[in-house]
Amino acid sequence: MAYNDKHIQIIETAEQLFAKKGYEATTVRDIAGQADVNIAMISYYFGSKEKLLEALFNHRLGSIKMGVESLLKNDFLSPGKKVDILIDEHIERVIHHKGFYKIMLCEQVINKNPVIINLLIEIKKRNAELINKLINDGQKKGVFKKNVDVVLLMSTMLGTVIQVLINQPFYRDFNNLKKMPAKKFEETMQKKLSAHVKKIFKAILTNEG
Amino acid sequence: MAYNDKHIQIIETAEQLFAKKGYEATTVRDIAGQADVNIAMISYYFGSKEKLLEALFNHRLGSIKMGVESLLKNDFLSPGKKVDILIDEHIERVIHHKGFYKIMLCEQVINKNPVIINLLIEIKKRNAELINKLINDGQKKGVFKKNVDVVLLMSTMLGTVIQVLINQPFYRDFNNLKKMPAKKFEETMQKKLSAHVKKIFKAILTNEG
DNA sequence: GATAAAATCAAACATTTGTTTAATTTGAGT
DNA sequence: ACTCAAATTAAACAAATGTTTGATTTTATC
Repeated sequence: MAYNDKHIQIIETAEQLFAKKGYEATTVRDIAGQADVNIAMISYYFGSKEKLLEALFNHRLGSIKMGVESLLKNDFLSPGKKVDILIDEHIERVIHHKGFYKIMLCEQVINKNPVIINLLIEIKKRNAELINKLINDGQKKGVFKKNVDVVLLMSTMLGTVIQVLINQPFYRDFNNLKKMPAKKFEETMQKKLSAHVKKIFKAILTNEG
Repeated sequence: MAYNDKHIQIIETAEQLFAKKGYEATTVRDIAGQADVNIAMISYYFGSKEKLLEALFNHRLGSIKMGVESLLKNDFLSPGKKVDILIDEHIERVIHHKGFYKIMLCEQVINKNPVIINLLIEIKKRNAELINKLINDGQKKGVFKKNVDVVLLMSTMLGTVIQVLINQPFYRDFNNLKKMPAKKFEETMQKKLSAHVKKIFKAILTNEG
């Protein structure tokens, strides 16, 4: 199904509200009000509130999927360099789509809607297979260690990044960075997070610190 | 406030349902039905559905809090050993209270209820400070590196463990472990997860792999 | 500019929600 | 056995929910 401007407007308004209040606590009246459309338009366009959620997942996952694919096909980058880029691109994506990643996390926890579950499983499988290939490539070239658990490694990347996102205010508070301007703080945190995850991957994948 | 057996019965039934369906999607009728009490008992005992959620957090966080404290006071363990135990105890806790950790994750994402937010901030701060002391101790003894970002490190532990929990079925599928009995699989996974997180901590905290 | 399909709207729909009420039962303490 | 407070109940409550209706407006095609 192809979405027009109004579809997107509703979808992205819903995204904001789902991220802020949770899917169940968000009413179609909230969405209609903030998206400035009549309440009936949501059923008219999407069929139901739940189908709107599915539409959101289709909308966002479609654009996210492509990211990994193209990077790994590149033949001019070393496996180590590819891993670094993979990490940075993931962090960028999560920061750029904070709201969606929050919704995705909660949906994975609740694990109810079969359409969404299948979408997520498919993406995870594809990503895990691609990263597996990348690691195998590095192993053949002798730069990566043997016996790497891909799913554990992915869990660390995904888990660390989303956890830092959730703990962002706490991070700022605990490290006495409250005076720092928001912009500056976010840049700093992103750099630290990037370096942190890369260091972990290096430790798991290679033989040097 | 002290809870009697009936309180606990309701709280832990609510926990199961909140974890399975999410807080908002769980009705007080669900809870009353499954806990085998009249629906009015929930308001009568707790005041409201939301206060019941807060009671759940008080109930669980109270017992969890103590874990870290006592370990770090122990004077007969090296900093390195303490970190290992810290990790294993955390993994044990998350596995033993899967449901509650899922609820906690979602509540952190939604970030709405001020009572719960404050409870969680307080716990995080206390934990971060304790772990900070442990790391400082290790640094003074020369076994840990300088410039360790405690919050990042905690985010990796918390994030990795909860992510593995969420991805458990996928982990099993991707690694072709579907024939393995559930019990055996969970043991295996717990051991791998433990080794994985310990390896990461070692890489961040010390100079050897 | 007539026509038909798509979009928009206010209103109504039946359910379900959390909470309260008011009556009844239970269970010690005397 | 009596008393009184706590516990328990079925029923009712108003408010809010997602969805649908049927009429009206807009838009595009001829």
